Formats: sequence, structure tokens, C-alpha cells
Amino acid sequence: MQNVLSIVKANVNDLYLREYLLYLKSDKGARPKTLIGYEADLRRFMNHFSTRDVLELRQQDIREYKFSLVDAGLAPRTVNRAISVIRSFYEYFVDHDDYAIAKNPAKHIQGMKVPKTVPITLGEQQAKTLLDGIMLTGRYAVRDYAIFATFLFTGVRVSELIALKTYDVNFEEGYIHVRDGKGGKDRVIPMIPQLANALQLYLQNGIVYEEIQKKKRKSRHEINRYRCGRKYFVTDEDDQTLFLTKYGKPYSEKGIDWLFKSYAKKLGIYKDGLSLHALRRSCLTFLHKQGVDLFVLREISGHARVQTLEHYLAIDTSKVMDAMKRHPLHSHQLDHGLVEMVRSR
DNA sequence: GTGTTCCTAATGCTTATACT
DNA sequence: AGTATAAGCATTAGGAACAC
Repeated sequence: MQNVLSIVKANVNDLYLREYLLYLKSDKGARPKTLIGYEADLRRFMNHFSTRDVLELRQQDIREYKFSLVDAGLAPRTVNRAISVIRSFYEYFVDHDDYAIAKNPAKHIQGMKVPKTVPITLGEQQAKTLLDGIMLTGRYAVRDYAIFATFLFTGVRVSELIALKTYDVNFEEGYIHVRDGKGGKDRVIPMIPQLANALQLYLQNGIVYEEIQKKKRKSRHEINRYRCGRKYFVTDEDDQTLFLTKYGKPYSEKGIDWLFKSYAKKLGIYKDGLSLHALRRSCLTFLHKQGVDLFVLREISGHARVQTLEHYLAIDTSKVMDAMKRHPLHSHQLDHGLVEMVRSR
């Protein structure tokens, strides 16, 4: 009997869940990642009350659920989000009168205090070490240099980086077009010459040193530290994704994460909590330290509500370019002195 | 064995809203 | 107006699987 009841309730809850998600998607226009996160949170919640119709829960039940999360050792942020999702979920059913629920049982559940944390960034010296180290030791140095130079000189997010297409890099006008960034927003970021060079090298031939050009490439396996421009990674169908894995496929976020961590560890700049987002923070911090004003920083980082390209073009691009030139790594170049060192090994 | 992806729980970051 | 919290959107991390 208990089993039958449980199955029936679970189905009812599942129906609620599906309806709510549909509403989020079609009425609120929620982004895919929001949908995924919300669904996970709600499923966990419903599993906790699998024998009950969740619309019949009381405030006390929600409170008990919150305690169970805290008990499970989840971080305050996680608990708060879980509660926030549940609250929104009930709000929907309270607002739609086809349901016999008059009050939102999660309405007055308090969030936990979230401790302040110090964001981790890479110091200037460490950023230099990263770029130099890639050139010296990277198996796919040209590609990897281009990837991390892009992070450090533009402050893009990983998701934005892996979505970049070759035609998003505009060498004539000197900017990178970020489409569909967080929240579905577009923006363009000025590209300083050093970054343009790195990307051009990667796009044009990917051969670091002239003499290597003379050797013939026998197979794909010959891609190496010197010879790793984009064209060497391209396989049969090319969707113009800018950064490709050695299999010729677009990178996943985890792939870049792995790449970064392995370099960071190899080069001795890894620290706890160091992540790709630290590169974004580093870029913005560098610029901020140089006295770049917040308005400009917002433009670069995409925090402003710059919704469209047209919108962006209205702002003073030269100001932003000036700002970018004050990036402390802006004079960082491929050091041909390294050639000798590398060759002599 | 290395580089990469896939899966999924956990949590960080950014923007919107509420409160004072 | 400034700060705190909520809501919304994204990244991080760990481990298994898999291609080369």
C-alpha cells in the first residue's frame, strides 16, 4: 500500500515539476542552464518527500528540508539556492488558481548567512609565467598560447571562449565578437596587437619558427609545440570553431579547465581554488589597477547591459582600446630568446 | 598513458529586487 | 542611495569512460 501511494504521489509531483519547468521555459524564457539547475534542485526536493503531494506541504516541512540540507553538509549558498528555487516553484502554483494551494510554504524560510570570500586571482608575474611556460613546454604551444592569451587579454568566460568562431575575430577592426554570453548577451572586446598576433599565428599557419616550415608534415601526429595552428587540427567537417582539440572537435568547458590546471600545476602556479574564472578576474584586476575606470571595465567584461553590437558601437571604442593598452602584459611578446633555449634541449 | 569527453552534484558569479 | 538577499545563469570538480 505504501508503495502504491508513493508511486501515485511521485507521479503527481512529476506533473507539477514538468508544468513548472515548461512555464519557466516558455513564459519566463529561462536559459537552458537555469532549467537544468532548477530541475535538479526540485527533483532532490521531491525525492525527499516522495510519499507526499508537494503542494500539500507546510512551512514546517520546508524548514525541515532546509535543515536536512544543512545537515548533509551543503554550503550556505547551495542551501539558499535550493530554497529559492522551491519558493519560486510554489509561487507559480499559488498564482495559478487551478491548484488548491493558497499560500507559499517556502515564503518565509530564511536564507543562511553566506560568508564573504576573497576571490582568487593570478598575479602579474604568474600570468607571465603561464604564457611563457606554455611557449616553452606546451605540447601545442601555439594553440594553447592563443587560448590563454585570449583569456588574459579579454577576460572572456570559458563558455564564451569555446563558442568563439573564426569569424568572430576581426583583425581589421581589432575586436573579438562574443555572441550569446551569459544571459544571452552579445558584446565586442577590443583586441590589443599582442593578442591579435597570437591569434593570427594560430590561424594563419601556426608555425612558430620559420625554419620549421621547411620540414614536411607527414601526419597529424606531427602536430607539436611549433606546428599547432588551427589548420592542423581541422578534420573533415569544419564548423569554424576557433579553438579545436587535437581530435578536431570544439572544446568542452571541462577540456579547457583540464588544460589550464595541468599547465598551472606544471608551472608551479597552481593554488587551491585557482580556476579559469580566476583568469577573467585577473584580467579585470590588472586593468583596474592601471586605473581603468569602471565604466570601461564593464564594457570589456560584458557586465554593462550592452545587448547588441549596434549598442556597443555607440560607445567610444578608442577609449576602450587605450584602456587595453594599459594592460600590464600588453607588451608581452613571443620571446625569440626562448627559441634558443627550447632548441638546445 | 595522455588528452578529452560525459555525467552530475556542488557552488560561484551577476543581475534584479527589496529593505532600510 | 546603499546594502542585503533572492533569483537567475554559469562554472567547478570528481570520477568514469573512451579515443588515440
